[in-house]
Parts: sequence; structure tokens; C-alpha cells
Amino acid sequence: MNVVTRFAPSPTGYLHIGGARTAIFNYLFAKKHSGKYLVRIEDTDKKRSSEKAIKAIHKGLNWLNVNSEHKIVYQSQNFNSHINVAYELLEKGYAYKCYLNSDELDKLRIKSRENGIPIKSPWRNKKKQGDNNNKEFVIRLKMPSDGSTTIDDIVQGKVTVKNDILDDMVILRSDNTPTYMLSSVVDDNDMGITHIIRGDDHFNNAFRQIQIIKYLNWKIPFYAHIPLIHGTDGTKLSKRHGATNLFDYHELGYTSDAMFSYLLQLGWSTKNDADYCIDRATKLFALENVSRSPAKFDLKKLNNINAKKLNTMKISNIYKLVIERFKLSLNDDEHKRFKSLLPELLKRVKVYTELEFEFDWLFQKDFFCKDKNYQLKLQKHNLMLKEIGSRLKDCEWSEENIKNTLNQYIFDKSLKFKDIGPILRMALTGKTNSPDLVSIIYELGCTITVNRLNYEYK
RNA sequence: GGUCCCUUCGUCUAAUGGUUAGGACUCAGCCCUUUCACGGCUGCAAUAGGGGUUCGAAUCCCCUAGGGAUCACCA
Repeated sequence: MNVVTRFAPSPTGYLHIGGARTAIFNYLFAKKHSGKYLVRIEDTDKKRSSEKAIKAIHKGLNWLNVNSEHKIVYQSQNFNSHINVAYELLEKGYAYKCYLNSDELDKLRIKSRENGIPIKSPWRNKKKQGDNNNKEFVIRLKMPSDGSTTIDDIVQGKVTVKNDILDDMVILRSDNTPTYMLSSVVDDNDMGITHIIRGDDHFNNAFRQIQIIKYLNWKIPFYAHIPLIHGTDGTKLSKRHGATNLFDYHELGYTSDAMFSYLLQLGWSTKNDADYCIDRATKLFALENVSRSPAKFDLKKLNNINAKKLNTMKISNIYKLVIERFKLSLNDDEHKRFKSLLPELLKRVKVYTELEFEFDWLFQKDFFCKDKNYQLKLQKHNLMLKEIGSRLKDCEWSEENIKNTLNQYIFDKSLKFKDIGPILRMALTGKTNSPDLVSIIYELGCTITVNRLNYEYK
């Protein structure tokens, strides 16, 4: 079978991380089976759709590397086809015109809810439409009233629902535009979608949509309804749990590789928990291994994955990322210094944006320690710093020699390394912790090091 | 409320009738060490509750409890 999947977001806002995960699953499943992965923008509701949202979705998909190499489908461009299907259904007697106004509908809805029965318009059984030619109407699907429908969902398993709980859903609005319920089914069929992989929140829809497919004798696709992502308190993920916009994580300094890996592991795993890159995941992915229960979004785990990614990615890639993000313009010396120190710096951060706090001491021309308390200490050890400075000045510049120089100094003064280490660190970085002192001194270079050690704190 | 789904350490999960219920993250401790990290080691910690079926149940069945989804001329 030639697998065809699709990711079908509605362009009403940014790309939600739940949607991003759905995209990943669709992407991987298609790739795993050498099939096609398509993206379809579900813009049937013109009032809520926007160009801005479409751009945001593409931006998110591009960042995650799960964009489609095929032409993007815009649902609104297929309206005529959808409308034709609605009338075909009407002609065949599988649908009917409903002239209920909104007041009547509200009453019907309340009554339905009270009795626990689905909405079925009284127009369903009217033999003649009467003299209603000028009245507004919608077209509703005539759901089967007996029997049951079974879906063998790849993730959820075999689920059966009685047909009499299905409502006569609207497939064509009174303004002659198709609803999502119709458009989605028609487009899936036209696009030859073989596997519908989407959020669990659509599971109930599947039982309703499948009736259209049956009435038209179309091929029923495979379904895989994946569980939603929850917040830490077990409710549907929302803004109060943190960022739900995928691209916010880019802004926060997460790498797309980490995001991909984490989102994938939320609800899917193989036996050995691993850090999945896109290629590896493509080989291993199977819908059968997707969990049926919703997973909670855990920032700590994401941080951990991201930190690991930062330390396995090519340094030149991260370097590029950081330079772009902070718009750094570095001279050759600084460039070399940064690149050499970067691996050590990366061990200390969860997201690369935290690197920002290293820029001041790394590149600032006339750097000095700003912290008042530290300044007092530096003042006290002014002499020591100057002595070390002058020894370093005479030292032939290599890590080995720098180390020896420092060791010689503490030997001569009967000190221990920890007697000079913290002071040196404050003078050179303005902080109490940093990468190895010797490598810092080496990378800073003789002139800068000595200048910083000679700074007069008062 | 109707319908459907879910429930293994705090979190993500492994174990498809027989395991001391495993791993990862978090947390704690130790080691490494010039600091902070990284890394290494150790530890804390789970089968929601109750009934069955079975020689044997996290696993199969039933009930209860809790959670979630959905019930639009939204998608």
C-alpha cells in the first residue's frame, strides 16, 4: 500500500505543540512506509482563519523539519467539490434540507441534551419541502438510525458506537459553505489519504464522518487517534501551563531537534528509551507503539533532552545559532575564543539563550567585576592578582605553561589553588563559577588577562 | 448529563499470565575536581480501589473511584 498521510491544522493561531506532535507522527509514519506526507490548511471557517496564522504554522513546521515537500492544500480552494458532494448526498436521500432557525435550534438542542439524544431536525422526515424556496436552510446528513458503527483504530483499538447516538450534523451551511465535517472527508478522499492520524479529540467525529464515506461508497481510511498532551495537573494543555506555541520554544532557546525528540517521546516509545533524532525515529516509528493515555508535558525532561542535544550537536551549528540570536559581531580573536570555549559553556546551560550571561566577560573590552561584594574581595587581593599578572606576562602562551605558572606561584607563596582560584575567577569573569581557569586564561589571551588582573578596584 | 477513551514510581514509560515490576527525567547522597557544570556510582519512589477467572494477574473479566475528550451553521 502506498501510504499517504496529512497534517491538517486550522489556521486560527500559532502552531500548538499538540498539533506539532500530530505533524511529527504523520510525517514519521509516511516516511517509515516510504509514503507521502501532505499538509492541508483547514480554512473552511473564513471568519476565524487568517493569513498570519498560516504563516505561523509554516514557520513552526519548517523549524521542526516536518514540512511537506508536496504542494500545500488549502481546503477553501476545494469548496465547489465539497458543495457538489453535499448536493449529491441530498439527491441520493442521505441528506436533507433543514429550515430550522436559530431559536428553534436552541430549543431542540436543550431538549436533546436533557433527553440524552442527538440532534435530529424535524425536517429529517418531511416528505415534501413545501413552500420554503425563499427560506434559508442548511443541509444535514441523515444518520442511520439503527445498527452500530465500529472503527478499528490503530491506537485506540476496536471501538463500537450505536448509530442512534449520532446527530444529523450540518454539512452545508446556510451561506452555502461546507463545514469541516464535510470538507475534511471529501479532501481526504480526493487526496487519497490512507491513514488519518490526528488528535484524540476527533475520535467522536470519526464515527460521524465515516457515514459520509459509506454513503458515497468511498474507501474507508485507517484511523489512528493519538492522545492529547496534558499539563502537569492533568487537564488539557493550556497557556497557564506555560508556552503552548511551538515557536515560543525556539524563542526560549530550545533546539528543534530536542523539541522533536521530546514531543515524539510524549506518548510514543520503543523498548529502550533513547534520544531520537529524526532519522532514527523514521526507522523505528510504529503507530502500534503509541500510548492510549494522555501524557503530561514536563519541562524538566525537555530541558534535559535539550541539554544533551546541545552537547552532541556540531559546535559550528550552535555557534551559528547563538551568533544570529544575539546578533554578535566578533573579530577573529573573539570568534576563536568563543568557539573554543563554547563546548565548555554548553555543559552549563539547558537552553542556548542562557549563554547570554557569558558574553559580558567573554567579549567586553574594558571588563571589570561589577558585583560590589566581589569587588571588596578583589580589592583585598589586589597585590596577588598583579603578581600573578606579571608572571603570566612573562609566560610563553600555552595552557601547559599557564598551568605551571599558576602552580609555581602557589608553591612560592605556600598557598593552595583554592586560595587563588576564586579570586582569579572573579577578576576574569566577574563570577564565582566558570569553566576551567587555565583554559579561560589561555583563550582570553595574555593582554586581556593581564589587564583584568591589573584593574584597580576601590 | 449522554457517548467514547484513559489509569504502572512525582513525570515519560518498559514488562502482551510466571521479572527481586526495568529504564529515563526529577530529587537526595557519594566519587571526580581550582569553582560551577559535565561524567560516574548509589539511593528514594509505582501496578487507583474492590471483587472474580487461574496453580499463578500490572497483564483477562466485572464493579467502583478518579481523570480526559466530545455533544456548534468551530475545526
